[in-house]
Amino acid sequence: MASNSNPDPNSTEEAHKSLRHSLLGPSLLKAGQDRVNQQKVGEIIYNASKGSKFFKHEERRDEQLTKRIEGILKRKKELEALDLSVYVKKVDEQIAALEASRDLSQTIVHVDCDAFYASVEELDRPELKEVPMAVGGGVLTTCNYKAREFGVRSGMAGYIAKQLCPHLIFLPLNFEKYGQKAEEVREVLAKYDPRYEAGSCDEAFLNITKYLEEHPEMTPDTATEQIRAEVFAHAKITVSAGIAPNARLAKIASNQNKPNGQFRIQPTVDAVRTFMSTLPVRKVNGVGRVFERELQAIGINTWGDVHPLRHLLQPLFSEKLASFLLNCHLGLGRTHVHPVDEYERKSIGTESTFSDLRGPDPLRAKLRSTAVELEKDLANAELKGRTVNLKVKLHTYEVYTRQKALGRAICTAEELYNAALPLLAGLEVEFRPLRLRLMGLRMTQLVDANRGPGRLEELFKNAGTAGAGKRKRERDDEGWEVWPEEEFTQMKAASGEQEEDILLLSQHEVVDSDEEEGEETSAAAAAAAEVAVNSKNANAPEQAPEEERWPCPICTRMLPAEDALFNEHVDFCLSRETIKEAVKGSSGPPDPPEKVQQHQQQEKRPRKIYHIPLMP
DNA sequence: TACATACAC
DNA sequence: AATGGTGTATGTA
Repeated sequence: MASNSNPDPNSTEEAHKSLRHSLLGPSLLKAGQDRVNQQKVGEIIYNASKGSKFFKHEERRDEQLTKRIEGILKRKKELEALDLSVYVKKVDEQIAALEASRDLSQTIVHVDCDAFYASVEELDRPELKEVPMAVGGGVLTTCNYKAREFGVRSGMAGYIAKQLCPHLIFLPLNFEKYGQKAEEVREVLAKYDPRYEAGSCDEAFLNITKYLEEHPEMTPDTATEQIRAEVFAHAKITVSAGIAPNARLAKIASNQNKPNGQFRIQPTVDAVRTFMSTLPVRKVNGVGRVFERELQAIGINTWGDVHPLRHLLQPLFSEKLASFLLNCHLGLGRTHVHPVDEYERKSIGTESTFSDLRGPDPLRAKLRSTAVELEKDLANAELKGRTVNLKVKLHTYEVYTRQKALGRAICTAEELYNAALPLLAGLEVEFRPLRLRLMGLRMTQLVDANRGPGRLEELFKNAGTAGAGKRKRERDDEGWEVWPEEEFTQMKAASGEQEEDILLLSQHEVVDSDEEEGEETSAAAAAAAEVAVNSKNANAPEQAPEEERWPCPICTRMLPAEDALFNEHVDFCLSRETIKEAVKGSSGPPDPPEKVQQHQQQEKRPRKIYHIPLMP
């Protein structure tokens, strides 16, 4: 680009400083990445990413965050001009109350497997211990410590890892294997605390207070050493552990001497507060890349830095956030642990990434296969849901969600598809042409599948017995960690289903006058045809009509080709439960609204003529 | 309730 | 050329 508006490349580089840091990834401080040349790694990642859609998206986000931070700084400046003694007094009272509630009586241990998947793979192939190795494909799930020396990290794109470490060995995921191994680890943990709390497959909290009482010859340190030794003897993998008077500190401590080490934070106010005073904010669970930057901007780098600014937290952040910051500063955290199956699940969903998907039929095929997946998961969990949530990621990486509360709980693929299709159709109207790299469906407002239909169940929800939606995690442990199948198989499956769906849709042939945007128009048409099966008046002549009219993508009614009217009608169709009516086979869509509502949405939407042929 | 964002793992 | 899936919490309107 000769006409670069920015003649000095260094100023761009300067502006990208925070972006570079962000690109280093979420597991920067938490992966035990000391003695890696982060400068150099950052350079490689930056250059390897530059120009990609992903990079551009990150760039936009970084700019947005920069703006937000400017706002925070401005508010901070305004605040500092005021008399803040009231705030100081109030927050000091709050701190005193928190301090009074401090409980140092419990001994909590956090056990964390070292590079878990990679370690399990090394058991089968010990020669891999000597070389850099990663598990996962397009994005790395984890990698061994040899690989970490190169700056390779979990969550990193595979091709970037390869640039950092050309000899990196990639292994595919093998969930059954990891699941078995996790079970072996847990067998040991249960002996020390039968009510241990398994966070995910490779970590758990234990409360060993009782165990220590029953074994007075042991100290927290020796007990933990014994746990780790026993895990190694039994499962042949190494774990790290943190010992502390609460879960938050234990979690941080377990990272302190990784791998294969342990660390204790003594249960005294002094020890705890001293430990926190120099601890980087990012080390605490809940502080990620974004919050770290915000805190750093106002001068909080370590938890000790909170104190001089304590009176600004409340006015600068939300109540909850301010309280969170104070709790961290003081080194407070929960002192109880319990099995996870005592939690109530709040949502269940599935999503998948694919390469640039567009066009009505492929998008519908994907929606259908997603619905089928969700149906399986719902059946397994014995759940139904009363709200559907459609998530899409555009090819630009922008994420949008659209949700709809249904009158009743649903669980079949058919119901899910029908409920979500209008949401998809709405997005197609909003973003024409709709090009996706991800689609997901999620159900919320869960109810027990075995518990009577829909809403009535709510009346009994608190009336006794095991609460609805309270599920044991039996085979859920298989679902274990995180990174499921490769996109590869995904795409294959999708194209298979696609054929099916195209067949299904082929009855509504779509004729379009414009080759370039044929897909979008047919998208809307297909949505319309599919939803409003029984709709009358849905058909237009096969030639372009003289008076331009567009069909509503929801109810298929032909409407005057005028943006305001058209949009208003679409909004109406989307907002009311017209879809349900149409599908149920009522005589037709309701009339458009008489009232004119103001909508800021979509005046940018282009105009297209749809020709919807007669139904067979 | 609807939607977005941040986060963990 | 190329950057994941599942679930939670929270803020805002």
